Amino acid sequence: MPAFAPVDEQLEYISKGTAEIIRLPELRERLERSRATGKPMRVYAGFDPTAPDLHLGHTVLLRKLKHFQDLGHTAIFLIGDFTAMIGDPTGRNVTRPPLTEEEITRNAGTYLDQVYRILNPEQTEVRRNSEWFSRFSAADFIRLSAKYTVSQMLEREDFHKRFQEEKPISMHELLYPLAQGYDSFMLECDAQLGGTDQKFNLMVSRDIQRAYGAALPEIVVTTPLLEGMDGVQKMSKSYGNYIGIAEAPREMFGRIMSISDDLMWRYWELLTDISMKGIEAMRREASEGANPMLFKKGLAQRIITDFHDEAAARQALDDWEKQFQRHEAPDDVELVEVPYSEVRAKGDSEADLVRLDKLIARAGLAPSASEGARLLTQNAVRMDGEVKKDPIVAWQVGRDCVVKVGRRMKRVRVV
RNA sequence: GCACAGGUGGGUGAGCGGUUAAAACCGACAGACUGUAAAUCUGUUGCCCUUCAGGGCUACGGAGGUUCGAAUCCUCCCCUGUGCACCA
Repeated sequence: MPAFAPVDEQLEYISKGTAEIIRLPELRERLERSRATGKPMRVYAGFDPTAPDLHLGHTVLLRKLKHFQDLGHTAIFLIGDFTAMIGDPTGRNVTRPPLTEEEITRNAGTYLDQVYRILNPEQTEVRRNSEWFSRFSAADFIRLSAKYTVSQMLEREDFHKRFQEEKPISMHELLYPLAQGYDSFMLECDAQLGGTDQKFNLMVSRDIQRAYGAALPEIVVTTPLLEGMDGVQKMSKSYGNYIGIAEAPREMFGRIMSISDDLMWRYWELLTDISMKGIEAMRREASEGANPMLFKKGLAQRIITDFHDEAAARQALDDWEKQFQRHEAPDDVELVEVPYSEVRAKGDSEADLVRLDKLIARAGLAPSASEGARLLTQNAVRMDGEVKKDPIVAWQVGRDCVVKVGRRMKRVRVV
């Protein structure tokens, strides 16, 4: 284990891309202590085993965890398998069906596969909170609840708001932060990471640790919530504005290119290791006339390199330029076969006639045939580059051609 | 348990017996313009059948009912909130 870097250096590295560090002086102390004793800090972040598809938004936090690892500290990846059974902490949804043991194990597995694209497995301690909670008795839970008061709970903005608006707040939601705090206590961690939306819960953790007699409460590090592709709401699967880390390079490239210029700087900050200075420099260049698209291409390549490799990033760039800047069809458009019987147009012509609206629905280029018909009237459909308006088109069975609907395209063969 | 207020399309939210596939706004999608950016303008925005035309079927928490006709009225049920009661 190499010696720890000077504390100031560590602090700078940790600070980039965080929203808030509660208590910075305490963090400094701990870093100093770990440097003196040679003992790494224990840094923890908790995860719900219910979201197996990670997206870039999740990686902001994971990257921060990785930064601690880079500095030689221990990252604790806590799977909230027990708390997942309690249910949804946001209260938006009705209680989800409890996950079975196998489901949790499977989810955790796919989770880790993805997480290890960022974290160093060697320096990661994977834990589950069922370790302690499965042995927690009802009495223990009541004792835990006794550590906190209702008015303390209502300080949380979300609860406060819902309380005022006469919206439901379930009891189990109040237990959630407590359980999370107990996790911190059991893990004996020095710091906990979470998104800014978790700040309240993280602060509760400090209180719980104290209440259970921990010598020092953990340091809280919050990371900003990354905006999704819309640039407004946080990236989330339910808003459909996410870029998944398991997506194919080309897909990823396209999505990154479609974010707004403003948002791009945010992505540079939270998703790359380029220093703020470097980002400012690019920004200045752009404001002085450089085409921001060039920087966006650079961003896309960097991110793709992180999750795939450099060659893939290079290829994605080439493909993108070919397809969108030179308007050429890429050579490996996805091929879909569509049975003739499902798209045949009724007619007495001797040629094979196909209903285009149905065809694009069947090929997955539109959600329904009705929608397909609408797209047709909007000049959104092209066959081999040629705009089609008429839903009936001659199409010999066995032949394939590139069908483009808006931005999406597929090679379709009628069989 | 009782009373009151609510439950409408992806979201917010109108409608309160027919002209309502359901206003408006947002979002989403498409077209123009571009750098697959933003902004702007235009159009579309339940499903299915039908080569424009036209037709059919679902939809306003759930189930029944009243009506020629219900998202709109009645009954019961479910869910949410508030107040009261009960319990402590």
